[in-house]
Amino acid sequence: MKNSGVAGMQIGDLSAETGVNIETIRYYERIGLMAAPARNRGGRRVYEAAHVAQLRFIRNCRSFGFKVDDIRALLALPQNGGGAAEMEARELTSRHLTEVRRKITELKKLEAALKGMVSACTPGKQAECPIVASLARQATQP
Amino acid sequence: MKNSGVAGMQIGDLSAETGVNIETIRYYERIGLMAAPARNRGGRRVYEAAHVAQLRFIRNCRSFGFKVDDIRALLALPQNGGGAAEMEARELTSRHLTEVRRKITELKKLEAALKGMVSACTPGKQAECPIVASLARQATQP
DNA sequence: GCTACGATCTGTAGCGACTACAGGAGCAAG
DNA sequence: CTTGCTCCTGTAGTCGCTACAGATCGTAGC
Repeated sequence: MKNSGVAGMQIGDLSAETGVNIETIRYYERIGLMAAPARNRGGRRVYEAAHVAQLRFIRNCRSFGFKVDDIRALLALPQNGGGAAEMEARELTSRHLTEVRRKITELKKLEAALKGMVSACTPGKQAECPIVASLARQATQP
Repeated sequence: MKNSGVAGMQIGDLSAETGVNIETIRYYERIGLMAAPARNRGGRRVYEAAHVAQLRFIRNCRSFGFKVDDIRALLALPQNGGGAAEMEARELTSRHLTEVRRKITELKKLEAALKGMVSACTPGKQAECPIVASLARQATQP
């Protein structure tokens, strides 16, 4: 790692710096999520500090569960866009929050159902396995 | 629907009976999850009551979030396998339950983080959008 | 019989967000 | 000059479907 964190880094350095897989970095470039960097004479990608910041932003967004299209929208917001840009970021985030809450609710229902199945199952005690029995029922309970 | 729910139904009837998409039924057959049915002279699939039960089982498993490979394992258990089969079903289910709980924990952390972002954001009040700022940080908090 | 229409058939491609190669080229050290 | 690493492009695989295209089956009306 010759130039770590300052300028002129190659893809491996960027990967080490941000913790994002090399293949993933190239993928982000291909789908137009990340800005394409300059190339050296040999055709290798040369990244600057701005790329590090952008990729970190993307990685953080992904770790917060934002979809790639959301991130595209966030990156398209003007940096000092003022109120309008903030409103849009807030909108996007709170929509995402709603979705996360919906998933939590769903998973909690699932958890309760699975917990019930497991605790009903005391191997060797029943005639029929209660887990298989409940999975074989006509319809999932509403 | 000529033969509904009894015997000799075609794929459309099976789909209506179970609520599973026709294309999905064929997909399940292709990947070897569902038993392949007999065909009539014209090459059309002809399903019996056992297929309805099996597909309902599969659909219920999916609605409980089991993966296709898990379902394969559950279907491979002998119907009256006694204690050993029950143990395996229980094992599988409780492993799945653990995974569901892990996801809930993760999503709750996400929810808290997003909630914090949204409530910190009062458009027009700050110099910098706190959502974008928190997404631009060096690393996701541990 | 002929025609029209619906249901079904096969095979293939797309989704989202990567990941994993294969096969070739750049580049610095010994 | 060779070794050995990093990097390049392009393509295919993952999971669980879903969505076609284009052909065929089967039935009902005439």
